[in-house]
Amino acid sequence: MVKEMCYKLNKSSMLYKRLMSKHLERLNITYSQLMVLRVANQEPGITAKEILMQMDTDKATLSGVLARLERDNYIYRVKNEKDKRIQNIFVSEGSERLCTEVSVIERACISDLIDGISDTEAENFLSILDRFIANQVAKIDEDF
Amino acid sequence: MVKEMCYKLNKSSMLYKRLMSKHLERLNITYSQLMVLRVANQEPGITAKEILMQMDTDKATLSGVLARLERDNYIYRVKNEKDKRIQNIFVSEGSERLCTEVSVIERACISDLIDGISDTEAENFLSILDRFIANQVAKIDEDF
DNA sequence: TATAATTATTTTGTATACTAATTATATTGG
DNA sequence: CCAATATAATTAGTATACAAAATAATTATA
Repeated sequence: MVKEMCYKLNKSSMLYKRLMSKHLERLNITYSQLMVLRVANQEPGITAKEILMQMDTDKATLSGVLARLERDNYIYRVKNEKDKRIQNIFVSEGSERLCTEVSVIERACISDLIDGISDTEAENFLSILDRFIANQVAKIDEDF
Repeated sequence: MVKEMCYKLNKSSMLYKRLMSKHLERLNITYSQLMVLRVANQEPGITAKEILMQMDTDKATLSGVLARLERDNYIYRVKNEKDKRIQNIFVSEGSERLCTEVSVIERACISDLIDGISDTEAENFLSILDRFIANQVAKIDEDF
């Protein structure tokens, strides 16, 4: 039962990424880049460390995503004068508009996914998923 | 609401892969490799194409996974004489045992994840997840 | 204050994912 | 029979994901 849950969670996650990626293709930005851009857009001058804490991803991965976002002019980074290890991240002109545009795409992307699932069911689903995730986090912390 | 579901599905999927990977580390095999090995173990002489149909993954990705499984002697491939485009896949001596061993690890890995979630809840969860996945598949087919 | 420990980030190396192009065979329509 | 097509699989190229090592700068400690 749990095994089945895990497999299907994986499958659903894969399908979501596939769906979003295809929709994002024409904007020339990837799903991961977008997630990071959004966080950066919310908090001008944010650091990589702070993004990491919000996003539960890997620091090496984030480093690459940021490098590509900068390469493609979605963000720029300014060396912090107080602490020279840090770079403050700012989204470029136009990235804000991109974030809005993407929200539209996202809505288009996720509409219909809830078909045949009532509000109550969705709430129950989320409640169980929250507990499941909490158990996963506990397990990872406990095992390693 | 749907957005939240998607985010959390992704998160849970990531956590599962992380958990399994850590447990699998000592066996010197990755999660993806293992999934493929299991399918191959079920059906001696299976082809890459047939694995693809069962697993809903990408042919280029699978090609790499098979190459690494062969490199590490988990499987071997025999050129099909009838159709020389095809290679028949067989698991090596010892791989069967590995599959059993992994089932034990998997059970250890997923135990506790169901804590605080009743059987009924799990069933409802799966039923909703199934519908969600069906909607995702329909959406992908319809949009592209 | 010199050194040790910590912190922020990047780099390196391996393994997915996925698209597009390529290779090698098979099959088929004319 | 053969050119066009289709099929099975690999290769090339880009982007994650993640561990481990390396850098560089800051802070703590003897």
